Amino acid sequence: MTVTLKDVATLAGVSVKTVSNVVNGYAFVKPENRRRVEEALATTGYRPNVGARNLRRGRTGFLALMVPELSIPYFGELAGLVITAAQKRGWSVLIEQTQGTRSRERATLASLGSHLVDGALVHPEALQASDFPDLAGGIPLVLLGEHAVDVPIDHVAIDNVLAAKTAVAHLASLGRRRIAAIGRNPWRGTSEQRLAGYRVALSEAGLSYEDSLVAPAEKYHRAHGAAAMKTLLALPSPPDAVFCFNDLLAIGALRALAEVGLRVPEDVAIVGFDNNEESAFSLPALTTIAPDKAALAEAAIDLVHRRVSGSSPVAPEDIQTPFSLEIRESTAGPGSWLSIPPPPG
Amino acid sequence: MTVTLKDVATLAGVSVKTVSNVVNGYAFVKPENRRRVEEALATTGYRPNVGARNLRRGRTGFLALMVPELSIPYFGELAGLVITAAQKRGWSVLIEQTQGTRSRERATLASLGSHLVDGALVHPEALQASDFPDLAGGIPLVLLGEHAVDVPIDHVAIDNVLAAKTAVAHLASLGRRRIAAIGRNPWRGTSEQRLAGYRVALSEAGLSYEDSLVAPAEKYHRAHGAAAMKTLLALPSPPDAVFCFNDLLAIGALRALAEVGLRVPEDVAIVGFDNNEESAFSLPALTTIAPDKAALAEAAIDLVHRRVSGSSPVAPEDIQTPFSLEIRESTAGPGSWLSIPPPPG
DNA sequence: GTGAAAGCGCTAACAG
DNA sequence: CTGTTAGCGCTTTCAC
Repeated sequence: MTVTLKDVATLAGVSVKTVSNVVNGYAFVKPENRRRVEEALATTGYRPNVGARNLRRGRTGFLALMVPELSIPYFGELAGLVITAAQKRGWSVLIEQTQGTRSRERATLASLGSHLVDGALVHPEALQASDFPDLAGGIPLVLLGEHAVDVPIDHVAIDNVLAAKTAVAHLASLGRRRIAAIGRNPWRGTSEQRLAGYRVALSEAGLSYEDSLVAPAEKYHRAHGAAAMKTLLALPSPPDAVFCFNDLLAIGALRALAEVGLRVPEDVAIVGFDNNEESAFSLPALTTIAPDKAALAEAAIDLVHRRVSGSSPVAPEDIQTPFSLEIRESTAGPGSWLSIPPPPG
Repeated sequence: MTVTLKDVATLAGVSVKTVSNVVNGYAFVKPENRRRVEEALATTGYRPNVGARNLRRGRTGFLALMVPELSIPYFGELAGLVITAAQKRGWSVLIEQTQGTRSRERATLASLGSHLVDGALVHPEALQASDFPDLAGGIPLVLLGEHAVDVPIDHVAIDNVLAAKTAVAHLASLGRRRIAAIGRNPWRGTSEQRLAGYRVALSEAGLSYEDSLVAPAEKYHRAHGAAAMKTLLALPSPPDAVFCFNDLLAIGALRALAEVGLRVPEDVAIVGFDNNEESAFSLPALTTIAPDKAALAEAAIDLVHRRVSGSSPVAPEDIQTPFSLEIRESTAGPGSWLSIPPPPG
């Protein structure tokens, strides 16, 4: 049924070592033997058993990627890039979804210790610092995105405070005076950081911070953005601009505004965060903070790779990847409505 | 460094067999021994080596999922569901991206033979029938979605012809007479099937088929939908309704329409296909064919599971999972603009 | 009930 | 250059 190295060796009339050499591309094999082995390989249809190989080599060839949910555009896009980056290093990626709950995040982290992955990229949502100590069985971990916890583990993300500040400064530069925010959530590290950036930009623009202008969001989904926008609109003095902590919230806000007949950006300008692919096509197209997701994926893979192959225990690294402000119709006015992204390829 | 069964056995003063029995929950172990083993397990922090276990057991515990791109919402959503369904059966999922190219699809299929997965869910885009013969090394395969090829392999999908017919019939029932389509593409099985359903609905509504009303789309992305919509609008007699072969194309069409100042659905009604999460929030919200993706994922996992554990070679199955027509603003008129999906949870 | 030993398929010394 | 041999960590007959 399943053909092994030994079978091939017997058929070719050589030892397993020789077959192994051929299979692994070892240079010095007598041409005559090589020919016979290759023939046997072909006729038997031999396929190496990667599991056995890895057991022997002490590595698994797998990497885990822990994210809340693949159906969230940001994570779908990120996962795709991680898989591509990992592939270049010979890794296959195993994806674990946690729904952003602490218990599932803990469970996932614990399961990582079972020697089935060489390392893991972890995008926590609710994990606490106390959850980390050797929970992952000592395999190399890289933390992705902003996190509330402070643990000595490799980490890669964009500068969230600066990014949020950039977004809000853009709104202020447009002459907006009542700039709201959507996405306050004490459980999320990102929320704290983006809120901090928001406040900095406000004060630099000479605007005062007003607590009622910061709407909470339990989750960062479209529906929550719409609901939050509605509460903002019900304020005695509603905002003329809103910084949403991610694009999904912004898309929801766009919809809530359309439903009450307010125009974007004329009445209310909107800025998002993440630059999901869909945000370039919303009506109006969304101005947003665009993290370089590919750079983030590459940096993370590079980091695990160094940990896995590196012997010297160096201090945890904290890498910041670039971002940019993508200005589109939701803050730029109707003039740009003529610009449609050209079909790629 | 890494603690093995043997280490635990030594510490507990028993044999590896006994430890193995405890670890695997074998019932008949002398209480005294069980206690000592559990203690040793705890103090050493033993984690089973899943790879070794699987090598011995002859299974890997992994499943592969082959899709074009995770950044495409449909596949992100589907992958999330597949991972969840696979987990219930004790499988971890390995995701392979092919970008929809035949060469990468072939390569992925070939790599499946390396004994690292117990089975695979394959969503082909460009694969030919000739690519299949034992390319996957004889592991159980389940084909996902519609495919042009006719191979004797398990298959699960919705009834594409019927779904397309349903969508177009809905448009016709609204009184639309010039119903166009976007997404013609001879390389895609889905395209052929949806086109067939489109034609059936047209003739049943007493409308004649017109070749110029079927716009091609090289890829099914938003930008291609926008471009196709523009060519349709340039027709001497433009359409008053469009059936888009997926939601992404429809979102693009919505944008192209907005740019020239046409109203949806008053001037042109739009129907999509896939029911991406974003489609419930577009402006206007998109009427679309909603496949039951969770049912699809469950059915596929169930099928591989039966193949993997089943010994009797039964004939390939062809399972059809349910779908529905989700009627929203893009065909329902502005009346429903007040209905916003409530925040989940 | 539990120990000893074989071996899953492969790679890596180590001889020759 | 190539054969022999010893495991990687685990499960599993087969005795005791």
